[in-house]
Amino acid sequence: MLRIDLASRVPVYEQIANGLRAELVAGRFGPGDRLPTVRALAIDLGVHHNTVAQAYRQLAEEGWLELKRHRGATVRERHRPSNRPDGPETFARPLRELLAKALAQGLSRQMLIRELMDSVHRLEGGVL
Amino acid sequence: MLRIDLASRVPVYEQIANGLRAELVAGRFGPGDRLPTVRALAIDLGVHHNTVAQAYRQLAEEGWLELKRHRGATVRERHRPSNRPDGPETFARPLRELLAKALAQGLSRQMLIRELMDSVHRLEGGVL
DNA sequence: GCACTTTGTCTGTTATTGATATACAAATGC
DNA sequence: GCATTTGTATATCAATAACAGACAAAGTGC
Repeated sequence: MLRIDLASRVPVYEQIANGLRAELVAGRFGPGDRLPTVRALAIDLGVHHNTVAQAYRQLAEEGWLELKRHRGATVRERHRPSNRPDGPETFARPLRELLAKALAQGLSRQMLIRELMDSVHRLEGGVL
Repeated sequence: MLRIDLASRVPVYEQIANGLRAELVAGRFGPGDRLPTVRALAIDLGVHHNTVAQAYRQLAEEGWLELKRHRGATVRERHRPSNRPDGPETFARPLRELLAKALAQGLSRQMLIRELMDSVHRLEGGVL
């Protein structure tokens, strides 16, 4: 299901949140669906349950999940886009830096173009 | 020149390294060019010079810069791609998570597609 | 209804690390 | 030669990520 990289410098709880958010955006979970309990997912990932709980809390703050004490985490009806009107800087710059890093690592332009076009097609299809 | 976001959770020294790397990949600096001294750039950015030094050291390790004690940082002749044969996972996954985050923030698919296509064109033009 | 389990939360504790302060050594410029 | 410039090395402080362990309350089976 999810892959956690303990060596990465992005914190584990955020890796979990990012991964789940990606699946939520992709529509893999519908409203009302239950996510695994914090402990179950924690065991599955090999981390502490508090780490998972922090990820769930973050997603709940973003409006993706409804957290009730013993009912687990249920996916919310609909996610209204956050109200901060972030400009293109929030996306354009990280993208360019990501590309620079990839090029610096020796990945070919061709491969990067292919990946970018893949994403474009997914976006056009409304899948992601 | 560079913009540093102190509120960001990605460390400042890495923001500096990322920004400079992006400019290096873009070819804005030619071989032999001198980068500003650590202190000058530090003052410009409002951070400690050790923070800038750390960024320079990282870029030097990657082969972009030549660091000599009192000669400042000079751009190297050519950057040979790092020898680790990282798969597509190093690019595809971060890209998808970046897109998911952008969508979650309410950025339109249209804008994202535009940005992606921009990058594709830049890549095709060999500019970036 | 009552024990027992399940589940998310709360309160520390520890280790890592990002950023700074400060001193240092060596090269440069006059 | 001497003051200045420049990158580096060491120490310190603060923030925080991850974990440990206990807790309260809702569910579950009888």
